[in-house]
Amino acid sequence: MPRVGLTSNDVVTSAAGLADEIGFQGVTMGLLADRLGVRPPSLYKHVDGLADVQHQLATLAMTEVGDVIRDAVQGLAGRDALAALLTALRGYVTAHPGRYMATTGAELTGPDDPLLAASNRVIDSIAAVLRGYGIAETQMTHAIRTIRSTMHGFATLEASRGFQWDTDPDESFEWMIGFIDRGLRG
Amino acid sequence: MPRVGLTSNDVVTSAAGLADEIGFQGVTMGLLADRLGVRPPSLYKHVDGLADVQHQLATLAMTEVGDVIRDAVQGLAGRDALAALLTALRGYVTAHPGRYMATTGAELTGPDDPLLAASNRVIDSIAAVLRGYGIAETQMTHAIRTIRSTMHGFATLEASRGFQWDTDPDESFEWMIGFIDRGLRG
DNA sequence: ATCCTTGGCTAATTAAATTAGCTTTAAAGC
DNA sequence: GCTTTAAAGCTAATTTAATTAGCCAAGGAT
Repeated sequence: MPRVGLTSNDVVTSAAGLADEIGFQGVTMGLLADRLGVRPPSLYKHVDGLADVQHQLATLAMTEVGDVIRDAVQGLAGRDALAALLTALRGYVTAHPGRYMATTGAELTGPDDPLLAASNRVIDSIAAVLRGYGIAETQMTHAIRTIRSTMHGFATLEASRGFQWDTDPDESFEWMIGFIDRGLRG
Repeated sequence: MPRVGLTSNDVVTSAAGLADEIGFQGVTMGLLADRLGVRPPSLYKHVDGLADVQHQLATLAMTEVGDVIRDAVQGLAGRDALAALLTALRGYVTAHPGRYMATTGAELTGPDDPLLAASNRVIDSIAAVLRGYGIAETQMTHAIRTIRSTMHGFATLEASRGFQWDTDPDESFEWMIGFIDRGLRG
C-alpha cells in the first residue's frame, strides 16, 4: 500500500473536477476514491463524508467565483463594470457547471462557516459595482439582492437548459445587461 | 393484502406533500411507500422509479405555478400585474418549497415532455404581463428571460436562506418590483 | 362461478455511504 | 542508525436505498 499522500484539499479539488465532468449529483465517494487511486474508506481520513465534501466544494466554488468577479470588475465602473460582473459569473458557470451547482442549495453551517466569508466577498464586488452607479446606501441591500437574483437566476436557468426556442441566449444576456444598467441610472 | 387502489397520481401527489415537509432530497421510495401504506416494490406498479417520480413532481409543480400565476395576473396590467406575477411565484415557493425545488434541475425528456407544456404556460403568463407594458415583440424573448431569471433567482436564493443580514427580504422584494417596473416603462 | 388482469407482497440483488479494526509507512526523537 | 508512534491505507462488515424477480390474491369481466 504505497502512500498516496492525500490532503483534504486534494480530495475537494478532485471532487471539483469530477463535478464539472459528470455533474454535481454524480460525485460519489467511490468515483472520488477511484480518481485518487485509493479505496473509499481511505477518504474518511481526510474528509468527514460526502456531505463534507459537498460543502467544501461549495466553498471552493464560491471562493473562485469571488476571485473571478473581483478580477473582472477591477478598474471598471458603470456599465462596463456591470457587464464584466455578469459576464464573469456566466463564464464561470459555463466553465464549471458542477462546481457552481454545489453552491446552489448549500446551507450555512454557522456564523463562522467559510462559505459565508466567500459569499460576502462576492457581495462586496457587487456592492462595489453598485457604488459606481451612486446607489444610496439605504438601497444598497435591495439593489444587491436584485442583481444577485438576476445573475443567479440567469446562470442556473441557462445551465439547466431552461431557455428553449432558438433565440440566442447571448443576445438575451446583452439585453439584460442593458436593462439593469438603465435601471441603475434611473 | 387489502388493495389500496393507488394510482400514478396518488403517488406523485403524496411525493409532493412529502417534498414540502422534508425537502425534495428527502423523498425516497421507502418513505413514499410508508405514507401510502404499501411496500416500496408496489410503487413500481404505478411509477417508473424514483427518477420518474421526481420528473412527474417537477411537472406537477410547474403546472401549479402556471395556474397560480395565471390566476394572479388575471385582469391586471402594468405594475399591478407585475407585482401579482412575482408575488404569486414567491408565495408558491414559500408554501411549497419541496415542489419548487423539483422544478430546478429537472431536465426535459423530449419535445413532447409535459413539463415543457407546463413551462410554456408559465412563460405565456409572463408574456401577457409584458405585453401590457407594450414591449416590442422583437424584444419579448429577451424580456421574458430577464424577468424569469430574476423571479427564479430571488425565489431560489430566498428559499435556501441565501439572504443574510437583517434587512427584511419583503422590502427588497418590493424594491425589486419597482426596479423592474421602471425598467419596463423605460 | 370462473378467468385473468392487476396490484400488492416477499425475497434477493445491487450500489453506495459509512464504521470498525487491522497494518504499514515514514517522520520524529533518541 | 534504531525505535516509537501517529497518520494513512486497507479489508471486511453494516446500513440504507433502489430496484428486479417472481409469487399470490382480489375483484372486475365473461
